[in-house]
Amino acid sequence: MANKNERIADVLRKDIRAGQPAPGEKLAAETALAARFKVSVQTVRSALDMLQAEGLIDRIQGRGTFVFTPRTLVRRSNERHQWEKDRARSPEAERRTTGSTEHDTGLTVTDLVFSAEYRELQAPAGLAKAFGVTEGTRMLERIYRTRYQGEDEPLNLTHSFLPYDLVAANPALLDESAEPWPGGTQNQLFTIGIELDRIEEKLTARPPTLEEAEELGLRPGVAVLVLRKTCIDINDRTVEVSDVILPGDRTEMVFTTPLNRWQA
Amino acid sequence: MANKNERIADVLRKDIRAGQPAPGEKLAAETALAARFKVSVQTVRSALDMLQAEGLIDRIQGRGTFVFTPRTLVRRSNERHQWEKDRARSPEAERRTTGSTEHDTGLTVTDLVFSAEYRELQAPAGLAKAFGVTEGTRMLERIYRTRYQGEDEPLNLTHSFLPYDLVAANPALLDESAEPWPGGTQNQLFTIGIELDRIEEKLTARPPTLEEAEELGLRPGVAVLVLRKTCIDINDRTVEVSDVILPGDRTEMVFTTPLNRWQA
DNA sequence: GAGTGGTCTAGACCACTGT
DNA sequence: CAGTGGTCTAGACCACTCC
Repeated sequence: MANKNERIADVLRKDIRAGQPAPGEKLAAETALAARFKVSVQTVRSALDMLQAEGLIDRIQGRGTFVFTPRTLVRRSNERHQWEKDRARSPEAERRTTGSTEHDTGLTVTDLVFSAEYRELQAPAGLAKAFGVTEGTRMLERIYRTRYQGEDEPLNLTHSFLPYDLVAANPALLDESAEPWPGGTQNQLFTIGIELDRIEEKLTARPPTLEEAEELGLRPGVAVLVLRKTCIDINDRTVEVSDVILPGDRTEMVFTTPLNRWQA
Repeated sequence: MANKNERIADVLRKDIRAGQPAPGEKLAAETALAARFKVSVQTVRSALDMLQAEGLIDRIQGRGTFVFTPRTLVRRSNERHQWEKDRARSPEAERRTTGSTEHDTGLTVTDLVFSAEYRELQAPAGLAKAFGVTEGTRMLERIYRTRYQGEDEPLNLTHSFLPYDLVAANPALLDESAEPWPGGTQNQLFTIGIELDRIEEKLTARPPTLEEAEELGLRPGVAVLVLRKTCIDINDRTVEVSDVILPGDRTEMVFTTPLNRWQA
């Protein structure tokens, strides 16, 4: 026989899955549930803790407990890379109209707010390995945040790394006030004579750290997608590495893999 | 001034990040921590709840609380698709030697245990839409589990769907005892004259449901990657849809996007 | 049997939201 | 001010692990 908290969680979980209450609606108060199930409030809270960890409910102090409403997903497709490459050599007027995030999401430039912050950095072990350089090599770190106009929390958090000596060939690339750079990173690389051959993306999922939860405004029970993007140029050299944190409840990554035709 | 549970969580979090205790090592007992911080055991437990939700610690009843040890990641690359396509027309002896999961992970066939279960199904709304067929269309559902030899829990959980009338052209494809099928799904499709043009994969992250956590043996504080794979044939027809659940703490998805060369 | 995490109670008080 | 979720206490008892 299961514990009381688990049994209560089971009952509430089944109710919620049956649409009772519906997404967005309020559950009974903790004290009311305690009376209904004839247990202490702490036991009810322990049951609600489980549902919250599963991402089924939202608890808001002073207002109540609500059934989680699925968020509309922001799509991010790997077709953005070829699209960005094709545009990297376009005239500036055209590059200025749309960025790759807008291309993905179908939004316009004014819907999204963008911020950039540049720093210098000595490559730590992990990064040095990714670039194939020695530890302590001078790097440029660029921190990007993108958010919806009108919302508080960003919908992604990006740390991009480039070898300092590589980008220093064009001093404009060291200036954060030049962001958002029309045409994005691939145009920036183009200005220093670099053409990309391929982009490799590694993805995992995990719960957010405390800092990420705060910065992205994630409620307990939301996971993050962790993306490490590696840009490799036509000489097989790693020229950029980005670490991107995306909220799992509002992001959908799309990867299309084209296949070669069978030979008859 | 923050609450006691948050302050305790902060102290422990900093200690853990500084390697004190190191991954795999045991934390002090809850009663000991309560004495050290001069609070009740419940308050300590509330602090540990936070660390557990962040995936920092493992709590094992009767043994103690341990700093989470990162698991070795199982890699899954999108290069598997082209690889599987190339092999789909190979002789059976060759197809039998390795599957695409083994290709990805570098393991041999004997390292992994595979199970399959077939069912018939009327297409619900979401699935019907993915295939572009009417709701209620007869589908074949195939449920796959792959796990390490010697481990209890599977490392993935796959629900694959095919239009029943399509696969019925080869009755062998309706027989679950023919699994694992040498050459995989792309060879199965080949037997009924289907060639794939591309594979589209959609990815999100979320905490596991109760059922997923049980089946995959996930500790609290582990997220899952949710993958929907859609196979599209050379006539632009959706021929297979798979939903794959992967444990976030042991899976790394790798996607390589090749870029076309700039024209001079 | 000693040690450790997990459940449960009953009640006090705090912090926030809405009227 | 009433209602609701969040923190905290002190103590009882249970379940599991390891010696």
